[in-house]
Amino acid sequence: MEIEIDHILKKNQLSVTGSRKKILELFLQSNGALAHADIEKKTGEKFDRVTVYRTLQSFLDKGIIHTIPTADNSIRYALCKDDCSEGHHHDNHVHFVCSKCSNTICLDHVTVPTVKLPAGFKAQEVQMVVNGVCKTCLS
Amino acid sequence: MEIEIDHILKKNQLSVTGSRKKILELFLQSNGALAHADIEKKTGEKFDRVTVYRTLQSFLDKGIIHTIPTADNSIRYALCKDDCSEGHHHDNHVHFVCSKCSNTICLDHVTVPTVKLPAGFKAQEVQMVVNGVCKTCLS
DNA sequence: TGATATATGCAACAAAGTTGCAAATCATTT
DNA sequence: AAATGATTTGCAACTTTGTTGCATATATCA
Repeated sequence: MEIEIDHILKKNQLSVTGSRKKILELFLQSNGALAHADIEKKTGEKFDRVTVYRTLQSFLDKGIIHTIPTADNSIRYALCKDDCSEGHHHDNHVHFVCSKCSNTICLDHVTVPTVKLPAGFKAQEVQMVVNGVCKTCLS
Repeated sequence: MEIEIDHILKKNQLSVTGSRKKILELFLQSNGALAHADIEKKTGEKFDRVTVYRTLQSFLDKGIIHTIPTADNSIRYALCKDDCSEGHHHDNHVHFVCSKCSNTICLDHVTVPTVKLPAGFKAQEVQMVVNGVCKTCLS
């Protein structure tokens, strides 16, 4: 784990620091998406708010994480898969938000279907978010 | 127009006031979605910030408008179609965000395709947002 | 027109995000 | 292992965004 974290950071030309290691660890541990507030809570206020913002921003820039659109004004971040490279993401999978536990889960094996747009529109990226009850909350 | 606005408000048991009329007019005029900031700008700071928030909230409650998920931490609102009733929305159409003019457009005639979820997941609502270049910016 | 209910604006506050800068930490070379 | 230079961090101050309580103003309806 420790080794994997260091490897990911170095691979992306980021220096290995305490906050980056800790925040990346959180993403690797959680199978879902994290909002800024989640990270602050889970790190136990160990790091400055500003540092968390900047760390997330640099992870975004490097393509380590991606954002998930939500209707409730809270950006959520999730780990990108290995085939994500800087500036060019392949996270065309469906995201699931549970209305019970409010966890956001990447459904890596459910790809976003293509839609036919009206004439004159050119698609670049498609995001799909499903709201409902997740596996753990349904049982 | 004036008559239509009054009608919509009365139909939804909302008293007809200056701010509600003006804000509803903005939605009817724009064919896209509006963020809170857009509304403040377009009304020319005529109304208090708080009033705009509350007006949007009551429009949401009554099902006159709906929210559109975004990845950039800004709630966007768009008019619901006539078949929207209180608490029960039928806005299962695709939303388009132009990366040039950054307008958000409701593609009313493009319905969100159904996806097959993994076992154990139960879908309630599906949102689809397409990013790209819109009709006006492409030409 | 007057009574009542509702909506508005103000003030004060809470939360979320940004920027500049000095001190601390990391990577690298010797 | 220590020194150097580049990067990162934490602090402070600030801006933006959203919320709440309450007195005043406005709309609705008899």
